[in-house]
Amino acid sequence: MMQSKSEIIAQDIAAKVKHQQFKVNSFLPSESELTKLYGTSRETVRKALEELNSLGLIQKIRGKGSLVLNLEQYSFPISGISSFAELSQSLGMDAQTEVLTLAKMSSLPELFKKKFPNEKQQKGFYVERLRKINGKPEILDCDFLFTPLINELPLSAAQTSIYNYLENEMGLEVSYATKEITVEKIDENLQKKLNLKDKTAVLVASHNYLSDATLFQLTLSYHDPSKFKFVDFARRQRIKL
Amino acid sequence: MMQSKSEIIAQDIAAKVKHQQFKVNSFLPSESELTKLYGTSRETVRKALEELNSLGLIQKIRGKGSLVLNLEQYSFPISGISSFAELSQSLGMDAQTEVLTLAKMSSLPELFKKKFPNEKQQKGFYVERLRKINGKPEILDCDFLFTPLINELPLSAAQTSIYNYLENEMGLEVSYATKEITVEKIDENLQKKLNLKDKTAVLVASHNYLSDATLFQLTLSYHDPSKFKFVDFARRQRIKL
DNA sequence: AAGTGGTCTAGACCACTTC
DNA sequence: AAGTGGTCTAGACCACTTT
Repeated sequence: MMQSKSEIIAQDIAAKVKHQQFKVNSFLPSESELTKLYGTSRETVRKALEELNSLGLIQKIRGKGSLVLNLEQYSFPISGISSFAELSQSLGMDAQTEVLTLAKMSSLPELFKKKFPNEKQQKGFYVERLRKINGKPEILDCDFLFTPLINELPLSAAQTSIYNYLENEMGLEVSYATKEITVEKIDENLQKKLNLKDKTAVLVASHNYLSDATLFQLTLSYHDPSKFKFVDFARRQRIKL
Repeated sequence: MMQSKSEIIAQDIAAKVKHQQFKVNSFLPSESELTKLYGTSRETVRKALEELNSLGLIQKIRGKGSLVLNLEQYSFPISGISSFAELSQSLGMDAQTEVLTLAKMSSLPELFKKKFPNEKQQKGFYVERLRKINGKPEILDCDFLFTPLINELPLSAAQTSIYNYLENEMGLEVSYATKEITVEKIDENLQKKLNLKDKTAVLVASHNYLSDATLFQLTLSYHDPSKFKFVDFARRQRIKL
């Protein structure tokens, strides 16, 4: 995985913030100092800072400098586009995955047709996985991965990390996703699987795309409402859409 | 409000996509063509495209061009950082706001202390507003705005748009927010106000900041779960935090 | 080979903050 | 006046896609 200079700089600054070499509520070295430090042009340093700015790690203040913000830790279950494996690792959680289903299908299952009425009939892999935190079921992930783009899906990939398999084994480049969070009524079957008191769950429905804008995966993620927490960092929009 | 060249270009391209002068699923003119079209340097055009890319309006594909994506319309109630007034206008909704409370407080109300235990005692304005869509109550917004930064808050501002008042009347620059979405148990009082069947609501809790990183507002937004929908566009992260 | 986007550079000028 | 970030430029070289 080739990284650009600006990504290396951004990564390095993020690491130094994490290890408190650069402290929260203080200013980073100025752009001209960073330019000397990393031996690059100012625009390259600025690109790195812009990346960190958009992530909410710093706030750039004109005439003063780049202030390090107290970025709240990623909260489970989702923020941005990350796999369960990545999140549970970065949060240092006691997490297990139980694969309930892994099957090749000749068309989109009913569950997906209902939630994604615009998607056409397609072949693919259906994966159903129960995520447990501290031994207690918390999330049911239902994935549909399209064939022939994804032609094989070993059980080991479903047990550990599908994203890792796609990116590192198959060389696919996961790029972006659209997500929709709603509160839904669920049936008894799902209620039992998640061990819920009520027939209500938080649903996170996603379309997932590769860097060439190919839709490769649909996801329905059912969460225990009492455990669900979504944390977001948002900047005020200047462009009207 | 001064806009940079790159913002003007981004805004212009977004408008042309909206009016189907640039069509979804087709490519924008190449960067060199846009450079000629807008009479700027390539880096300036690229900055505009990068902005649109991060918003999910286009997908840049190396060697091919910038593909216009089918961006789902902003769904109510929140995406990014926008005011209720802005959202209801851009979505063309039949929305009303009823101001239930507007009071100057000498300290943070209990409700906020409970949800934001890290915030210190502070003076400010407490605003409670009921949002109705098609005449039906859907959201209860509870805001706390800090004094002395915000020293006056006319009722008319609370009835229309507090953000508009802060930005255009007071000259403050709203910059970013951290948001947390959870599902909460609510009391009978709140249940009545929102006319809910169950004692459950979706809570969106926000810290809102100015461009100089000053915290100016805390918000607790209670939503009818059956109406709640949060739509998010997310790009895969390259920087590990 | 030609066209596309991706990265990087060195320099310029501006606006804001601080002294 | 000096230091900070904000914007823009003209040019270079690279990697990928298409013909």
